[in-house]
Amino acid sequence: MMIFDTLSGNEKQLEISAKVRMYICGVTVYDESHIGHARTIIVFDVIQRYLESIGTKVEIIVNFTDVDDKIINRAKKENVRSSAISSRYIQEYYDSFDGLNVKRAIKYPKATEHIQDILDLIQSLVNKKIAYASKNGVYFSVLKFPEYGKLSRKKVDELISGARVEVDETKKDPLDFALWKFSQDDPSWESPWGRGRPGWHIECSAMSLKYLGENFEIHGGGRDLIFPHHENEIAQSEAYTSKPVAQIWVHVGMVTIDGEKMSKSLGNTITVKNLLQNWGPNVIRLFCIGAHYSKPVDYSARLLKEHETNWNKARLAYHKLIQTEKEGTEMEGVDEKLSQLKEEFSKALEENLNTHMALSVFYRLVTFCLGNEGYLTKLDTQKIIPVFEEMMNILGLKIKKVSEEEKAHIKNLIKQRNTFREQKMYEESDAIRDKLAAKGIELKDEIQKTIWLKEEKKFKK
RNA sequence: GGUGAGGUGGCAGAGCGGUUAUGCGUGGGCCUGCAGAGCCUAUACAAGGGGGUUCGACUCCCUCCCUCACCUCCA
Repeated sequence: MMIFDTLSGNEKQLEISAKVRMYICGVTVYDESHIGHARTIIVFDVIQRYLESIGTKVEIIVNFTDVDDKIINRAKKENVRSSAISSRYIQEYYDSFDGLNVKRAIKYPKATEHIQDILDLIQSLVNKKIAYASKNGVYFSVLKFPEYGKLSRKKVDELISGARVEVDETKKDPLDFALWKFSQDDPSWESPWGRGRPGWHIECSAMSLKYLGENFEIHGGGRDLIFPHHENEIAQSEAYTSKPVAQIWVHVGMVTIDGEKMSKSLGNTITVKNLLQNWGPNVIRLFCIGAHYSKPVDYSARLLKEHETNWNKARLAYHKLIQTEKEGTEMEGVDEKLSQLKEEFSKALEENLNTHMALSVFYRLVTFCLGNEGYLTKLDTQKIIPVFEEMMNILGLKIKKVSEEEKAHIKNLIKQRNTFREQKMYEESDAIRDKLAAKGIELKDEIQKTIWLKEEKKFKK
């Protein structure tokens, strides 16, 4: 699979040995997750699902940054401990992303649970004289790492002259960033240099090294993390190991709203929780993979609506497939069609995760099913359904299963209802329709038959 | 100012040096107890402006204009 690597600026072949290890920078848990976070996580979820579909083992680590000024400020405001804030939003995170049908990572390490690993790493950098203790904390000496700026393509002298860097007399160089900040407040820990808490970037270096080792396959996150977060992470980790952190650095484009970046600091966020209630997981996922991951996507209700229209069509096609009872021989050309679509689907994902292209292939399958509905026999649908399900699975789309027992029950009620309809006993027939609707089964009458659809379950909390 | 990405039809959004993207929307038809959906069919000067390379460019090169992101916390 080819993936664009931010560090080299080229697409690179993902070298798959025994497994693919991915470290994704998750969220700082001081507020609810929004659609921007969702996009990033879902992009990597699709990478995982695709790789697994071709038999590759994938290990994903997603971290929680649970020590941060914003968490502390929020805790002060609410007059609770910092851990109360972070655990609340960690739970929210799980609820949101489970709701989005995102596969769980093998581990969600928290900064606060890796203080010793962080201190060990800092100690080693201090020993190497790459880091130094000062009045306010322990700092990474950027000038000691000559490759600093290689990820974000920034020149050290330009960064300095940019003058945006804070003036801090206690640092040797304005660009130096904190590995450890001295503080007595909650939360804080003892360290050889003084009580305090870790700086922002060091936890990712410590935890990725701990769980994935040196030079793992993919390191990812949102585009906005390129600088300074990932740049600093590279500096810390590589100064320590002298090896590249990862083979491929993948960065996901921003979600914008009215053309402007959505971010917590701008206050224009749309939370996952809110979207799940209004649109359900599949539509949100379609939004997240509807454009190429490297580009920004502009959020709008109109766009969501469009994805919902498409998704409803896919759902209908799927329900029709599983309700096909037509006997007879196979329709001509089905095998060819399926193998062609399968191939195009994989090819799209192989080429830098072109999910939009993959999606268009999926919709072609949908259109094929709906357009040939009258011709497809049960034998055909038995071949189509696995392909349909495989594509949905890779994209993380999901249609609720209905038990055989329930199917038989529905079928029976439909039969009863159609008898009433034949006799023009519409009150009785409508009553059956209402009864099923109350159970989340929607009926659609067609010329020869009646199709049922399982309603999308929206997120309830 | 620096760095990076990008400007495609009413909208969303891909690929590709010469052939229909795909979808939404829109028009017409079919179907229809109601409801909903679907099917068929039609529909898009498409390429930010200006040069150039080429037999031929949306696709390559140059230039200008514009947008966005990052350069401070941010997925």
